[in-house]
Amino acid sequence: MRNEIVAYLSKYTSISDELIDVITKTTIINSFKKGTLLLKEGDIPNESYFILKGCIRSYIVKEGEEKTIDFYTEEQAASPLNFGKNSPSEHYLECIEDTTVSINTPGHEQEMFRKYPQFESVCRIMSEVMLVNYRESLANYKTTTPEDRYLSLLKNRPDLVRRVPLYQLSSYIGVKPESLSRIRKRISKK
Amino acid sequence: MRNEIVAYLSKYTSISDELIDVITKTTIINSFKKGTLLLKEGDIPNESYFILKGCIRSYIVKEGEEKTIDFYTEEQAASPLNFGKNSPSEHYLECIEDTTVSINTPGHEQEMFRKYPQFESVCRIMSEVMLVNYRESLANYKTTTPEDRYLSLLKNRPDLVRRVPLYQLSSYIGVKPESLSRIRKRISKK
DNA sequence: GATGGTTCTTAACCAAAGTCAAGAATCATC
DNA sequence: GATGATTCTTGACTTTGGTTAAGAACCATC
Repeated sequence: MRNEIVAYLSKYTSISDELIDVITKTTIINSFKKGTLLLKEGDIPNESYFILKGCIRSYIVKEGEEKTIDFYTEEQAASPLNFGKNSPSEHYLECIEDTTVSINTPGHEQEMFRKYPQFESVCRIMSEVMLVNYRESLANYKTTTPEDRYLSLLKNRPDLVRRVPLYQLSSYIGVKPESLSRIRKRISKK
Repeated sequence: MRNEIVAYLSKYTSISDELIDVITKTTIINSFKKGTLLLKEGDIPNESYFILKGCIRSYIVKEGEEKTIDFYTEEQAASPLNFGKNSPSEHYLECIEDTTVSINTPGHEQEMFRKYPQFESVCRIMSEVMLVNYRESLANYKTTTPEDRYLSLLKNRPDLVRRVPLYQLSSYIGVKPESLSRIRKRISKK
């Protein structure tokens, strides 16, 4: 189980045996039931999660409605936006399936940076990769229609379409549930 | 001029005098005329830019239309999405005003990481800050209407609304120029 | 201040998403 | 397999944005 984290980090840069050893030994693994809220609006976040199994949804509540920001699945990091910032969260993190994660805290991270400079390098690279991913997501979202986005979900994350209820998917692609229903109908006619 | 970069980096973490000195001495400053394309679709990007003065627009061309992804102004970094990746760019970087920037290359960055470990720490922190900013932008874009976005532009970046032509602004907030025109009209009636 | 070019606004019409409301399908649980 | 709750679909109507096309406003330059 723990080796999955090392495998994930190794994708981006080579890691010394010593660091692999430390990461393996200090990693905290935890499992949560479907429906568990790992973070609520107003909470001060002090944990970030690396998903080993399951699915976490990030959403905000605006005008009484849940708006899904993102879904995180196996091999992805679900980190509160203001992780380590000591300010209250504006969003929620919910396990939408039974989920197993490794947990990271700001304190643990700082200690690792201090003791193992290579860990800082690993995190810089990861952070840069994630930065590019988010910039691409934003560019992509801005240049597509809801229908485009649903079709690309079907293509690139078909598991999500099966795993996630429509009302959560619809806000993820930027429409109301009724509209996603109509988009589905339109597509099936083509 | 060069001190602005050090001042910018110092906002996020304290920097040793030695590193300040090196950054100041090795920084390449360059100025470009309004209209200059710093990066074109298909180019292999090998420079990233930190804006000292002016404005750079990032856009892609899709179905014959320019879609503005982002505007970068003073104190912001305009970095190609695949900077240092050796793959062709999908987007353009255009100076939409006379612009002065400091230029960074992958080679220079690698050398700095090697020689000055603290530089890696500085870059990790900056990268994390930018990551949070992009995640917030994406979350924000997903949960607002074009009208919301125009109002928030007026509030948060009024300079842009003055500096940038409507057809570039409109694709930035996700509509056609005609629609932004209508949005303006709607707003003025309220 | 006339000329031409770019940028912006307006109008008429069409397509897509929002709203409201009803009802069908699905699922869990007893 | 009946019950109730949740989730999904459909329909009628409204609002908003896209499309096409025309012309107004603004600018630069001669």
